[in-house]
Amino acid sequence: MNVLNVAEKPSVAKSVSAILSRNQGLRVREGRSRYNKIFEFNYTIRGQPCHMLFTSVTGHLMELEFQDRYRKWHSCDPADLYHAPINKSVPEDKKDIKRTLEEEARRCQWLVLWLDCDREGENIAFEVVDVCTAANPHLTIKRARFSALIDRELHQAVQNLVDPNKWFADAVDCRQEIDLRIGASFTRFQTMLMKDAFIIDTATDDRNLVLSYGPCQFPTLGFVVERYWEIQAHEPEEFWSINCSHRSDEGTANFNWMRGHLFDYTCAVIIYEMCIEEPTATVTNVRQQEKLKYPPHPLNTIELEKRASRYFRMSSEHTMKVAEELYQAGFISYPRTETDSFSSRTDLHTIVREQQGHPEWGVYAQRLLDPEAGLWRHPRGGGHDDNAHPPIHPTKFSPGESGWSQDHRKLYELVVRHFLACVSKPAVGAETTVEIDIAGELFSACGRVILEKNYLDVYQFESWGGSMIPTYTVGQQFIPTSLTLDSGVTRPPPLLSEADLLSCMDKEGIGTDATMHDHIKKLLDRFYATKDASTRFTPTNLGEALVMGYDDMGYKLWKPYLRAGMERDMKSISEGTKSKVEVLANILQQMKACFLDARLNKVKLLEAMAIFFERSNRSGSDELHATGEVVRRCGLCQESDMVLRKNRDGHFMVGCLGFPQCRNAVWLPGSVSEAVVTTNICNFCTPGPVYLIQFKFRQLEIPPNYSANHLGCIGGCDQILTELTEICGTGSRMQARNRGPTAPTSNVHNTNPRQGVCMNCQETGHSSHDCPLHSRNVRHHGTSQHSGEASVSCSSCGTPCLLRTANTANNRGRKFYSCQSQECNFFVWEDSLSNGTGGRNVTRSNSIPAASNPRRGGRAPRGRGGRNGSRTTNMTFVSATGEPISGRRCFVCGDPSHFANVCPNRGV
DNA sequence: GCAAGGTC
Repeated sequence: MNVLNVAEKPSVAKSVSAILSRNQGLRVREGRSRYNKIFEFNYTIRGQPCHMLFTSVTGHLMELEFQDRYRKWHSCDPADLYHAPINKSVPEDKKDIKRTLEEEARRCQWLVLWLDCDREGENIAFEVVDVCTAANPHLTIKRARFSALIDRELHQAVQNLVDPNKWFADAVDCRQEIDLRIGASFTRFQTMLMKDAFIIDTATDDRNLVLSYGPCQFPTLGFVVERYWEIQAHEPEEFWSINCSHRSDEGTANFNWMRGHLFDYTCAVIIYEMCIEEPTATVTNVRQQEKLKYPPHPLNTIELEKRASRYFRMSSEHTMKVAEELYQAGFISYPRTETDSFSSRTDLHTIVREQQGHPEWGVYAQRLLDPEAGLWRHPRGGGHDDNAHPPIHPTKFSPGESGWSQDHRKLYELVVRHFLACVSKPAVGAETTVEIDIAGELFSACGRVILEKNYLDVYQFESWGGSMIPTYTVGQQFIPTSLTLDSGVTRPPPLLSEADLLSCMDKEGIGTDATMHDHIKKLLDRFYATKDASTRFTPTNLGEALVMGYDDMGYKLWKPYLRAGMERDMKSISEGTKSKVEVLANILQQMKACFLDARLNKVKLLEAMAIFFERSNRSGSDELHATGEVVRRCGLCQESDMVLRKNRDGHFMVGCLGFPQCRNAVWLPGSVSEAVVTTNICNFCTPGPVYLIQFKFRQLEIPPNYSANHLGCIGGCDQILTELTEICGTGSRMQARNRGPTAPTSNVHNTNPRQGVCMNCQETGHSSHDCPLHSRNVRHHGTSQHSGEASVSCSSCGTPCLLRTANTANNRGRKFYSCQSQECNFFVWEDSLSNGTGGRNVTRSNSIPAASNPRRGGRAPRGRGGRNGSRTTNMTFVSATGEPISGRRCFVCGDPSHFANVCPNRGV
């Protein structure tokens, strides 16, 4: 009997053939496809002697496509793509594999499928069945189920052949069809909508620009944009903490306040003054513990990508390319695996033994194998298993090949060191924690001594810092060397790094381990996001506008929910609890409704895009370009007229006809229901003539003391119009962004210097920080705001600082600079720059000479240890500039006659 | 010119 065996990839065909034939009588011949060889050997299945022909495909053999009539973008309405007929067929570049299968199938009686044992593998199995049975309808179809390419497993699989699982294959058919229909319809719709309407200045040729939508790429973009918005919405808040250090002969211990930090300055100051009053520290607890730092789990694809990004700043896409090449050359195992635990049958020692000769880690490998060294430990698994591939590990020793690039070397080194680390004992450290009490406040310091480095000796990508602190005993008392009240401001989270992005995708089930890097690369290719040198992602204007547009519609198409829901349905199909037909009909119906609704609301997308991009003249139907009644000559460009217009959403504005070259515009109150230009001319505004406008306001939207009818002037003289603009707001787009749970709540967003006009109200003639609407919002929201351009550079990292205004109880209106860098905490009060007391970690501590303290003698002892009435201290209190501070004053009001805790102004 | 999933 002739048996045709088909694997998912050439490497599996080769391995299985070698194992089943035990390399006895194994022959190889070429197939029609260059990569997919045919192996031949004899084998006995359940007593029946068989001649085995073993070949392979390369992943999916077929592709899903719309029928020809629907392929051209303008051939149909994109909404038709939800029901347009589709074909599954073998594409041109797979035709030679198809021919091999057909030819071999004709000679065989049985077809045994050796595809990977996951849903995609099962689907590929049915593609192979379709091709083979078309050539030979009499074939008996069987499936081999195996979970690893190991002797026993494979012999068992071939002796216990089963039927292929149609449910698994159905789930994939369903996913493919949904992805195609949704992706094609939304991509065509949004590309055709935007490309002609705006001047989208990306690096690519305009004609090649595609604004793609996909159920994986869009949620990936969503993660990037969401984090970006979170950063923009962040409002820095000051906090205060008390820190204590103690220097002795043995060294210095830095004690942290166990309260962490307080946001209330007065409260922090009062506690601080209590500590200054009775500064003697008493050691209350000394704890010693052994701590272990464990090596990482065995390496799977996502971890490989994350670690290569973190350690070498290699992109996930490049990592997979290099890993694939190392795999093809036989140096590492299959790089696309979810598995992060080794099977108990894997011979780990042999893999280590091969590495003994390496000049850098060979000695470590020898130590691992030496039972006396006691370094070996069976690796801990991370609980993931794809039942097809082992964790990524070295398969062949190499001291470095001549053809390798630096990246090949680095990645091979990572795989080897990671493997050696996995089978090593954890690092051991001894940690000492000392707690002290100063005037009832608790502080703690921690020191660590590393006792055994173990796996850290070989895994140099990780470190475990050691720090020494002096020896303390419970009950011991000392006077701190310094006791300071330090300030800081809260910082926004950093932009997402590539490793963060992979984690988000992994957690939400976006993409598979083999495709995640593709989706990330797609964001860059489509100009939706950029990546900086430290692998952090920022959305581009295009990326942000698209997400903003769909968000404004109320659709969460950029969130992972859609994919997660689909994934649940696919699971139900593969378990047989739902049918493919049922799920397809349901999802496609929902998505078509969503598509049609999105198209009805396309104005939201256009508005979001208009925030970032200039309108293009190619778009003739845009009512923003419709000519309105002339109000006056434009004072800015002095070339065009300014005309009265009504926006799509019903708001009125007076804009320059020279748009987009001239962006001069006056936005009118949102409460205007009608506006007509009259022939009356303003007597005050110049250059004239400025025609007056007859306004009608919606009565319910204006205060009762204003009239609903008003003959007004937009030239600047009209107080009533100004007031109503302040009260009601305008139809300006940027105003509309400050709402909703995902929209930034801060006007920080509005200081985005992307345009030449005020980002707050879109008017020209001022910038956002002196925008009249802006100051109104400051008062209204009571939040800290960006309030100026950078004029100070950070003394820590050199990045320009932003000047901001604090709005906390004690520092309302006070200006401070904070570093723009995500990594830096630099903060300084503006006024301290002139009086020389500033700097981050401003030392607000004062010395307490007894003579200068008018209240000292009058206070009763507080009964805690360490206080004896006389205060000779070796504490030093200095300003940040290093000058000794003398004298005392209340921190709340500055009065030298009392302390803050009894200040009459406390709490004001 | 469109998706996402396999793979060389």
